[in-house]
Amino acid sequence: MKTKSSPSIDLIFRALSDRTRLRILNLLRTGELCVCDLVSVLDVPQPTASRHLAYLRRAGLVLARKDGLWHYYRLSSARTSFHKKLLECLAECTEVAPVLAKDEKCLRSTARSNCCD
Amino acid sequence: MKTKSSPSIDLIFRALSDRTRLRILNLLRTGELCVCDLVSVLDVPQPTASRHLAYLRRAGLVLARKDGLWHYYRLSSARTSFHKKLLECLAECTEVAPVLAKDEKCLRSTARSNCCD
DNA sequence: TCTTCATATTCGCTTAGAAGAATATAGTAG
DNA sequence: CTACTATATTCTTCTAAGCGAATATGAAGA
Repeated sequence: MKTKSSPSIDLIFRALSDRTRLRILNLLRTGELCVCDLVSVLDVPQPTASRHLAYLRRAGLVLARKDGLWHYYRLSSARTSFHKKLLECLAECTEVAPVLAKDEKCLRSTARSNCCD
Repeated sequence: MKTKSSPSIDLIFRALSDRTRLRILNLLRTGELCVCDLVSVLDVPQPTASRHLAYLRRAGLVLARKDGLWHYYRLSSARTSFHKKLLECLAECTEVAPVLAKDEKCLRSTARSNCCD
């Protein structure tokens, strides 16, 4: 069991400094998703998605919930105003990273029907 | 001369993912500072400060102005709402990184009198 | 020109972390 | 128990980038 000390701010920003993780966080803004949804939309190998999700968990940015075989991830809710601002910032990322809007579109259209749920 | 293509969002977040760079950005929130001010407050070797400043320049987060022997750095003004939110986020960092408040205090008290200006 | 001062860059070393491949775990069904 | 499915972890490279030390650049003054 890990002690739940709050992650350093460096770690949090580093979590956002990877394209794939940024895409994951952006997708999770729309709500809870399971790993296979993410794999499908991001079009990355499953272990890659899992590794990045683990990173995001360590940074305290996402929470996981198991339901049988599926693991659902969601954004963890902001307890500090820093965290709140960070989420607002994430919401603006689409403006500068077109791939994010594309992901959202992809999620709405295909992903949910190709996979679980 | 470098072409001024807007830096990737990854690069921007990575710029914030280093403790020293975060401290620099936070100090620059108070206004323009020269490198020696930063070196003094951060208590890091001068080349270290310069390297991080170069990184921040590449990420488009700071601008430099030369005045004789001194190079003054300031936060670049936000043109996108993403950038604006990012700066708001930076302003909240003190909440989760106590060292930042300490730096500000140090800047106000000693730095400006020990160095140039 | 020679020196000094503020700053920037380069070099060598070391480490974090990203990716693919393979494997492990855990839940479910038969 | 066995087999299958969803997810996680481990292993092995490989690259980005941090640091200290040394050096380079560029402006100002003697």
